[in-house]
Amino acid sequence: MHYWLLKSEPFVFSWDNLVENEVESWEGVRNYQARNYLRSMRWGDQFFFYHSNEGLCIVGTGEIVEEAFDDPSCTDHPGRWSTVNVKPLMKFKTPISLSDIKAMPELKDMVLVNNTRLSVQPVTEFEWNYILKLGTF
DNA sequence: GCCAACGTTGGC
DNA sequence: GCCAACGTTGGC
Repeated sequence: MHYWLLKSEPFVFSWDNLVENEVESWEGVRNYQARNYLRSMRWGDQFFFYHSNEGLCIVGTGEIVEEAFDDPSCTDHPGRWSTVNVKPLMKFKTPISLSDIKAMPELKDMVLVNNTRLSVQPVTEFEWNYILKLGTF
């Protein structure tokens, strides 16, 4: 099992939208590095849901329920971009903000801190457990 | 609203 | 294949 972090601007697609929809195709990723991470996701992998631009916090967790397939929102380059299906798992009791994360030396190597623009990123098992503990406290 | 970081495009 | 110009993301 691997862990991930998916970013979304809440005014475009929020945690509440994910809960409403139950299953969502994570479409629209147009960055090769992010796409490659999408393609390496496996059924049952889990991810943090992060609100970017507004909120700036991890608000919950979700799970990959369908491995990568062609992104239907890309019409001009068939086969170039991929998407996965995800579902919500658990809402954090305490959202973990970016400033919280930056304040913790244990989390200084997170991609979220060091590559702010990457919208799909891996999370280590240590980082996963650490943040999960804080978020569900 | 600004700007840094990063990615992409296109001329050479 | 390099690099300048441009566009986008996202934190502040």
